[in-house]
Amino acid sequence: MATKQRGRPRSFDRETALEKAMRAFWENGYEGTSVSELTREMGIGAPSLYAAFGDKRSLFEEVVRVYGTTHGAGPARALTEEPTARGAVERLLREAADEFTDPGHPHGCLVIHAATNCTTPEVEQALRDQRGASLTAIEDRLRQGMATQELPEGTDAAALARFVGAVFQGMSQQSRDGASRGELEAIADLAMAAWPASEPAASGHRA
Amino acid sequence: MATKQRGRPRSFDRETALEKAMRAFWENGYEGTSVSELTREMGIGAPSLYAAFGDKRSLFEEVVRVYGTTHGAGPARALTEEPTARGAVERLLREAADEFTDPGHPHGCLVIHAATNCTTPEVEQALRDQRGASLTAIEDRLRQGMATQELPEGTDAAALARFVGAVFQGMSQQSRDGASRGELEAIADLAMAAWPASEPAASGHRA
DNA sequence: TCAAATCTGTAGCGGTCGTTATGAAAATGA
DNA sequence: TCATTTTCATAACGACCGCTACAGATTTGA
Repeated sequence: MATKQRGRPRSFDRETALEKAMRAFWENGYEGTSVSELTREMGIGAPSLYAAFGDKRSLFEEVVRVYGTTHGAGPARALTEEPTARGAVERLLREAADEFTDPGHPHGCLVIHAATNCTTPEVEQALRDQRGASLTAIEDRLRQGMATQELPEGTDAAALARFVGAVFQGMSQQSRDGASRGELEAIADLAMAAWPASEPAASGHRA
Repeated sequence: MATKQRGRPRSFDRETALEKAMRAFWENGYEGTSVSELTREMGIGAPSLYAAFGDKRSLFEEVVRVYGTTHGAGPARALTEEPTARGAVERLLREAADEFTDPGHPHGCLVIHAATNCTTPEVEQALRDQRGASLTAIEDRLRQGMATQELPEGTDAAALARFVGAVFQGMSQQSRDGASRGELEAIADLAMAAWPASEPAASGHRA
């Protein structure tokens, strides 16, 4: 195996083309990006696109998958790598401020924006599911923080996770509306002010 | 004047049709709603639509205008009617939790969602401008609160306004993703926890 | 040297988009 | 009664949508 394949070789680099497709979808969304725009950006003809990636929807799904392991991988890393739940969330939000305003690529989060107002319900639902999974990941990390007594017993992990998710999504939207990195960082800082107070002590004075 | 007009009378109620158009745009966005969907929902033929509303874009602009004075009027009311800045923002967010999940109409905020991934830049920009104006309105109300000493001198009104806006937008997104009214209220409550502490006293003890 | 296999460019498929021409229908004014 | 005015329903316009048939180009294996 791994011998040279038989026919005429592909004249473009598949990964590079996929990256170009990601930029296009990221910038203009799934339905806002036509196949002719894709072929123009990717520098290939339509038949080559269909041969290499299936159809438009398969290409988008592959783009989303790659996004999740590259530009979109920050949150998962923050949640697993940081020693405390608070540190994880703070890093998640501050890295988002950075990532969302990176001039090297479209602003905001592809998973949040690329399938809104989408006439193809399956595509819209796929990204919705992914957003739901992210919320669950945050919530799980918070529960972990409760288990280690980092967070107060009474903490509503689901609600706090939703709050973090809402701030994250709001930051993404604002980055698309032109907010700067510093402005997003200020949002992140304010959000952290809502973090549950670690009870003054474990005892029960102060009635 | 006000005499009967000359030709064949219109066979539909303009306001009712406009309301139907609003629902459609609200649900599926500007480009996600085709003219044929509009005519179906509004119960009129295409020529009637064009005679009564101009073209699709004019219809959308009129929809946005009406939305701003009806379903979208809550925030402005909260900001002007409440006696304190804190009360205004709290009401703004809690009313949003209610409004965004009202089963009587599409979820979330039309101004936030209806023109994302829009191939017509002017339409996208128009709603972007409207969001910017909302941010400014919040910021103005916060500055007013600073002028009356309700808010600490050092408060960053612009940053706090952006934070409130981000939470608002995040709540809108989450309502579209299926979050319940109670879940959104929890987000609002957590956001209010980030409110600047009113300094313990105006004096300078506790160095 | 040639058949088989695979990719590429052109050109076009049926379908939907936003929009409008056309003529019948329904009102008023004379 | 009949011309005038406005709206309505049908049907179609050109442009673009996602997608593909086709034929030529370019490779490998025999």
